[in-house]
Amino acid sequence: MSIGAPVIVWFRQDLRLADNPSLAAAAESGRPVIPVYILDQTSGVRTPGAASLWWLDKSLAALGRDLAAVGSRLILRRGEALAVLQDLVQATGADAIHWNRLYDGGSVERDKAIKARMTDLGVAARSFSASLLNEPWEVATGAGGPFKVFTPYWRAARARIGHLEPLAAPKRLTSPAAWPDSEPLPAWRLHPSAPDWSAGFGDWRPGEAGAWDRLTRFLDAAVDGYGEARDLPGARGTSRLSPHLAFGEIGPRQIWAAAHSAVARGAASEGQVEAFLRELGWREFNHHLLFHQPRIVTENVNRAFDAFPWRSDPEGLERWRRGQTGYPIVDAGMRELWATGWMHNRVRMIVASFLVKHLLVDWREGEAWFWDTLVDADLANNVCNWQWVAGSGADAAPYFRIFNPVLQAERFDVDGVYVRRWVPEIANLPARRLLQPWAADGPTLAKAGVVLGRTYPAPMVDHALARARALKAYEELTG
DNA sequence: TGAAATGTTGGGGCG
DNA sequence: ACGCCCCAACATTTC
Repeated sequence: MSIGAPVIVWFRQDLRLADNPSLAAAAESGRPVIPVYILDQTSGVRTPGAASLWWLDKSLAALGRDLAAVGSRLILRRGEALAVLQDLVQATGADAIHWNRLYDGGSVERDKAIKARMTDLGVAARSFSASLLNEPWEVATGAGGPFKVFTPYWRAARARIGHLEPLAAPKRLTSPAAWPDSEPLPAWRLHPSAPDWSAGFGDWRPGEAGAWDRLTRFLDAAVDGYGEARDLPGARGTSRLSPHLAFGEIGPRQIWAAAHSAVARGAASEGQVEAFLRELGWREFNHHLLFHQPRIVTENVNRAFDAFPWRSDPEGLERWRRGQTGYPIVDAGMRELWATGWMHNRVRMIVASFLVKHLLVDWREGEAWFWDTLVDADLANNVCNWQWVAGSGADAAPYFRIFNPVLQAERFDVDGVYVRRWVPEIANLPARRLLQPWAADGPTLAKAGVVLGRTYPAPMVDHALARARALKAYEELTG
């Protein structure tokens, strides 16, 4: 029998072999498969930040190895996606292109244009669902519109999810008669150099195998304490799956199925697993919002916030970025982010609240910094969570909900383990002063080797004053 | 998936 | 013994 024309499988944010419908469909066709990753330079599609590029470098290497293990390879190209794909079609004689869907406005527009152009060329472009439990258009309110509030969204979305059987990875892929050119991965220089600030990223293992390792360890050991431990940044109570999810090294259907089977075999209680899966629900909800409101990426959902009196404060912004605000829990979070490419979720809320409400800096500035420094940077999650904290989002926290960084630290970092880990210069302070060094008396500071304003900054704003200022700014907004 | 201000209650010290 | 006051402790409301 004829092996037929090759199928191009275009990998994007789905860097895995298992439960990958676009790849599975290509493999089942029995035709030659050409796996491709394009470092896309299409305008309107946001380019990954520096930390994401670090991850991408390792993840692509892993995907290349995993493809080699099933007799295939990964073709690497740079450029505008449409142009690259046309070139590949011409070079290989492929008559079909498969991909898994993305949901941000720029990608949707790009993919639509590519599908139209390919159809004109007689190439079948097929898109699949791989990254979400529900497609954003499948979940609708009684009135038929998109949801704007999480709780009713999740109730409706959850009810649609039955028993899931994730797809197995293909065992063998057919090679084309001739492979198209591929660029060497090192030539992309995704790993930072001069300086290489990624020394602290060693805890991560990008790639599909690393993702499964995280998931199974979490389900075997940590998930049963999830409800309580997930909010404690000093504990390892969260799954840390976020970067793996962001790159699609593992998909939500696989996590869903594995979590339910952990309940079934008695390894975890139903309630704890529900709390964990609810976080997947937030991810779904954010993608739902992004799809239905693509402008959410740059514009306030609540347009009243267009008139918000944000302060221009480059110096303050820089102190926040570097973890030099003088509030230990804020500084600990920002330093964890810089050092490891990741920050505990509870602390993300605290530092975001601090930037937006204590410093009155536009949420887009914080969003941009997170985008550049997080290995798990995901457009939907990043943008929606920042708008949620700022109060400008759809189902946002009310603006008057202002975190007190000291109270938050006392509640969630009781023993100060987290702060001591990331702000070592104050680690010798006693517990009752560690989270607010400015309240310590002279002898206590001296004994701990702390000189406020020299070895550790004095608080850059007073909490009570900043709170009053933020409430006043909000008052201006509502009239 | 807050915090602070304000209001209420009830136990106990004390004249 | 009794009432007054103080002030935790908790509840409610306000931002």
